[in-house]
Amino acid sequence: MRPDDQAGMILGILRESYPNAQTALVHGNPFELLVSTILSAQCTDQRVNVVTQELFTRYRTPEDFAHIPRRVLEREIHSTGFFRMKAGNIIGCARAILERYKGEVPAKMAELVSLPGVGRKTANVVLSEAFGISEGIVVDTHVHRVSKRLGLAGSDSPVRIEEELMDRYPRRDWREVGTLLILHGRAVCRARSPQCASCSVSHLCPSAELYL
DNA sequence: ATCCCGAGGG
DNA sequence: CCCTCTGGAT
Repeated sequence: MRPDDQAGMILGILRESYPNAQTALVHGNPFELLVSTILSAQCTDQRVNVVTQELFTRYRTPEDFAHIPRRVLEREIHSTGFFRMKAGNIIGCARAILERYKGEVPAKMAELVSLPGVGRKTANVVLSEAFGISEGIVVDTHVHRVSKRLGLAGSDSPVRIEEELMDRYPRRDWREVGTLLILHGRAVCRARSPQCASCSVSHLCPSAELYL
């Protein structure tokens, strides 16, 4: 296919820049991905992976996590920040999944966002990466920043940005759009000093600081 | 709008 | 020092 629109061309180029784009959060099952995604709030995925590499050797299932004393889990995830809230939410998720969903992570948006500490962003990560379900597009701090810079979205609220992206891309690309914009935001279109000179889509970017 | 919270980079 | 990192609840 030869996309002739701005959004399509950007996706096509990013697709070549980042082959096999998928979440950088290391996980072995849907529940591990849920835990990793909760831990990833305001924290680098690299640090999350360091913490979970150790954590998941001791606990892997909702049953395991539901019985961890809060103080113990707080200590294990301390370096990811927001550790009290995250520990409470992770244990709360584990117990809710045990009691309400027979120990299986639910594969529905409404049920996922009913879990403590799980919003639309986290739910979209789990739905798309663990279950292959594209109900929406992941809008995190990277997607927020990059889509605005590229002119793919003009809003400030995550929900509206998600709607704008969903309107621009076919559903089959939703998962890829999220992961590609995250990867590009982390590697090139950084918050502090964007690397416009080495950006593969700078020629399509209204915000690019062109100097070459 | 504010709070939760640590770690790394510039 | 200040800013940022795959947010969510109040």
